[in-house]
This record gives sequence, structure tokens and C-alpha cells, in this order.
Amino acid sequence: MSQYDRIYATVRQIPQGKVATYGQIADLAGLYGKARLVGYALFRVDLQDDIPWHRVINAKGEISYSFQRQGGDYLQKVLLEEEGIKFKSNGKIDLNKYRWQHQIQ
DNA sequence: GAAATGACCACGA
DNA sequence: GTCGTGGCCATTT
Repeated sequence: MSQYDRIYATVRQIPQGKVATYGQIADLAGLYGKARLVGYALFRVDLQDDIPWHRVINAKGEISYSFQRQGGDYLQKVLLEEEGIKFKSNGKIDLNKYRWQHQIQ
């Protein structure tokens, strides 16, 4: 209900092997400046929906996600690697390559 | 109805 | 490049 639907729809649009930041999702969803709601929505949503929440990361290029979520902590990293996303040495994602650009221009 | 909360971002140092 | 603070605003008690 409400704004979340828009966020979910946007997150679903993320292609496999790509990642998007909260700010980007918010912008695409027409919620510029309300990035917090994006994180809220993803935290609230469950696996029952086909929301690839693990593809959504913060602006720092790192995974947020509270532990005790889907099953483990590093599991998130594994899921992304399964999609072809690799992590840097410090555990960050190479946004320069994997950042979802959702059709620029 | 009002207060507290929050998987964040932008800006300044 | 990182770290700390303020602020946006809907959802939840």
C-alpha cells in the first residue's frame, strides 16, 4: 500500500547482475530525497515478494541490510556473487561497473 | 492525533 | 577517500 508499491516496482526492474543505490531507486520511483523510505520498504518486505532487495545497496557501494535477515550475514554477499557481482577487497561493490544505469538519457 | 523510528543521502571537515 | 551531523518524510506504536 502506498509509496512502497512504487519502490517495489522499481527494485524489480533491477536486472540481474546489476546493483542500484537507495538514492537511485528513490529517484526512479519519483521519491527523490526520500531514500530512507526505500530502505524502509526493503526492510519491511519479505521473500514472499519477488523483491531482489539484495541488489539494493547504499551510496557507499556497500551492503546495508541488518543481520538476522534472510538467514545469514555473508549470505547476502554470496547472493550477489551468484549474479556475477564481485566485491572489492574491503567488501565494497564496484559501482563503476555494476551500478544499474537504468537507461540514461 | 502526536511522537518515535528508520537497510539513507548530501554536505562539511 | 572517510567520518560526523542534519534533514527529508512515510510508516509504525
